Amino acid sequence: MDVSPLTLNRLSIYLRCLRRLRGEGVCQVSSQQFADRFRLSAAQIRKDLATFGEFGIRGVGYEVEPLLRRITELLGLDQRHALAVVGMGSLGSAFARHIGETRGPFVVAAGFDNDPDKVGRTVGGVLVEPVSAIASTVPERDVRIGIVAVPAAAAQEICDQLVAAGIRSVLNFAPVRLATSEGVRTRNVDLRIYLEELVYYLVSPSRSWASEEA
Amino acid sequence: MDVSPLTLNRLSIYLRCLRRLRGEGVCQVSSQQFADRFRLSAAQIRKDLATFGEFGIRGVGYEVEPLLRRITELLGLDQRHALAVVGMGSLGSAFARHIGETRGPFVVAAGFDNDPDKVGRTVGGVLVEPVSAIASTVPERDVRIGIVAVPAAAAQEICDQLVAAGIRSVLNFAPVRLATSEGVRTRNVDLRIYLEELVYYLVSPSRSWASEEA
DNA sequence: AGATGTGAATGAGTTCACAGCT
DNA sequence: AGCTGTGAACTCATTCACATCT
Repeated sequence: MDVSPLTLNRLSIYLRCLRRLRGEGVCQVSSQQFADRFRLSAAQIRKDLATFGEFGIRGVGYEVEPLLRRITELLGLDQRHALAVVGMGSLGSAFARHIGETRGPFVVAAGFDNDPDKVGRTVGGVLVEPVSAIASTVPERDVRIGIVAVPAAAAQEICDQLVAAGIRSVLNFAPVRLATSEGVRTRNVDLRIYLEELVYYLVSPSRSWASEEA
Repeated sequence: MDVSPLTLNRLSIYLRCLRRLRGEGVCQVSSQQFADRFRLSAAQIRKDLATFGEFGIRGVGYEVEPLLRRITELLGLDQRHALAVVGMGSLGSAFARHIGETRGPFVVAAGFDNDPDKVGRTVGGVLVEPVSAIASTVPERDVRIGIVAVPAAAAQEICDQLVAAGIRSVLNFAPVRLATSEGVRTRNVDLRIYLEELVYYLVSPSRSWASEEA
């Protein structure tokens, strides 16, 4: 089904909130209680959930545990997902370590870099291989998500290699818009853009900004 | 002036594209040429720029160098901005190193952590201080942007301390929605959400998705 | 002629408000 | 009675198309 990234991102948030409620022993929750608790919109929660079917019980609300399970399935988070990180500079290795530290469905299955000093080292539990190994290692370990953490100039070339090796989703930290063939999904994360956004609100003669969501 | 984050983020992108054009020796560019070159929308470029005044020359286009300068000023990137990073785990230190490596208006002026093993070490050129030093160090070094890279459970508490110390913009890596007083801007960057988004498109019986922007 | 700047039209996303179920 | 699910209303953002200027 065709769902907007915005809705999907909210589902991820709901998932976390539900885990927290479960941790507190809450079994049922109405959209209003849920919204109040986590400063969200009740109408939006209902609409988001209704996109995927009828999860709630009218007159009662939603049952925490079943809802949690259904969203988890829906997002595909009940399966393990192998990641390949390309570029083991500060950002790439931090990402690998970060995922390594976190329990969840994501596993860093491969790491690549062209720097001979980095190849052969282990970062976040993963052996760093040369970039030329992408073509063989990615299909071998059934990796379908690639993390691009190389300099801007190299990003497109790396992306092409990843896609050629079977990658279908790319999380891109490089400050360029990647061109991909149909069917390949990319998500850009550009830290400098976020900083620059914040600066504008800092320097511009401000009036009344409430805190805003990502 | 009141400008949406979407517009601001695009301005950041235009800035990079303009730098690239300048590097190639291009002096003038029409919105159409610009859009074709970087796969953007010509109408949107014109509208975005027109938000802030008349930058172009009718019948000709935009002059690269002056436009570059004006956007830089507009976003406040002609001034130095001091950052304080809280949480020197994998993400926080990577961020500090990443900014340290990058030339630009951002400088990591302070780093904080509560782990005694980390306090006293230097990461990305910055001495790590205990969290209790926020109240004195942040105003002392005139820091107005804070980076929250601590675990979710500690994020709100850290954010409050930063705001109390004078921080007015927060880049938050913790997977929680921070509550802030009026006038404080927050921007959430949640890597797991992006991964989860990508997974949905991977597992769901897809049809026709073009590559999409962040 | 040729490109900008901009109101008007379209599209996307959110909120409202209520019918309908438990 | 109370809460979900949802069409309708509304707000925000993008695209179109053209009057305006060089």
